[in-house]
Amino acid sequence: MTLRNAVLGLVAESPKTGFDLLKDFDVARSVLWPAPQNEVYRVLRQLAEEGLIEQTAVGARGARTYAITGAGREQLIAWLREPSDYTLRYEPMLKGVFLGDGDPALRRQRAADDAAFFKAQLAHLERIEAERTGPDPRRDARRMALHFYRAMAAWADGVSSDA
Amino acid sequence: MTLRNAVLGLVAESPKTGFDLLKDFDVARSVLWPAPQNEVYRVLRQLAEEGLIEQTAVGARGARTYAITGAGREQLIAWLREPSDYTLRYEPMLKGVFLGDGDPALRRQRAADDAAFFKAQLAHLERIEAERTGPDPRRDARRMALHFYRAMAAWADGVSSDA
DNA sequence: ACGTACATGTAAGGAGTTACATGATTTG
DNA sequence: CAAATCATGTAACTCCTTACATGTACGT
Repeated sequence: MTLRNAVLGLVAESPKTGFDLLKDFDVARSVLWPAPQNEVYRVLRQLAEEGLIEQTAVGARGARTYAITGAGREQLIAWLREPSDYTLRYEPMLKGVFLGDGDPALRRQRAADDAAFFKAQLAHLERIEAERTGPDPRRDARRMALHFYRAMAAWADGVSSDA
Repeated sequence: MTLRNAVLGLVAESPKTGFDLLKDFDVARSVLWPAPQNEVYRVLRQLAEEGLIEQTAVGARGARTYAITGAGREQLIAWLREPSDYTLRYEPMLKGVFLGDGDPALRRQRAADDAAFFKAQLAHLERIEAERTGPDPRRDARRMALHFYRAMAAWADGVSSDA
């Protein structure tokens, strides 16, 4: 139930519509994964039903703006307070498990593709970091992503330049 | 559908029963996440139905051993060949997105917990790495995990020792 | 014979994916 | 007024999660 918490957290930052959230969930611009449009609206309805967020306005084109409630903020903090689920499911890593057996050319190809992706992400994040000014509540997450992609790039380069 | 590929890959390494696979999916011992018992057997039935694996023996206690077929190996290689899904969903990183806003003490507490976990994982993987001898088909994946946890630990330490 | 490890199954519900569908406003 | 963008919805399906249930073999 991690999309649920993501939505709750994003609404806590400032009141938002489902459509606003969909932009936040665009990978290219942030650390978040792309959430299915569908799910975002379902989760909003669910959170509203549970009283964790509430609809504060209906704008043009039927846009429903939701804001977090007191109960919602409590629940968000409770989630932040509890130990994280450290389960990692990452396809490039899973492929790594099996690439050791097979064709070395395939293994190098995969590592090369991975390296290209990781470096592009790194460049993207570094550009954002450089362009930013003023206070930045997302700093931790972006730093974490920077560490992550830097490590992945180093790994991929290691595989490439290996017998 | 990544559990599916994980099972296919593991069966490709050597013929296995569902019970064998469950041990492979134990997090502590590898890079893989813990798969629900339930799902493993469902996926096995599904793969068998599609002809990607086949039942080669029935042992004691009704243990069904499955081996990969030609079609299965083709599909596995096809999957390894195609570009990975780089979508990352990692709870500690998601929390990082929201911890910037709130209570600094909570932020540091979270980073401290994270650091402890990451370092324990690192120590575990390093011990495995040190104890290993002979050829190692899982080397890439373990190296990747080492890079990953090292980066995460460095990030968490950074948060801790920060204004 | 008793407990433990082996080995699989079923059921119910929640979450995610993909595709399609609909209507309202703004912009040119 | 046509096209693009805004804004949400429905449906069908697959996958994942949690809990419970069942039976077989092995060691002592």
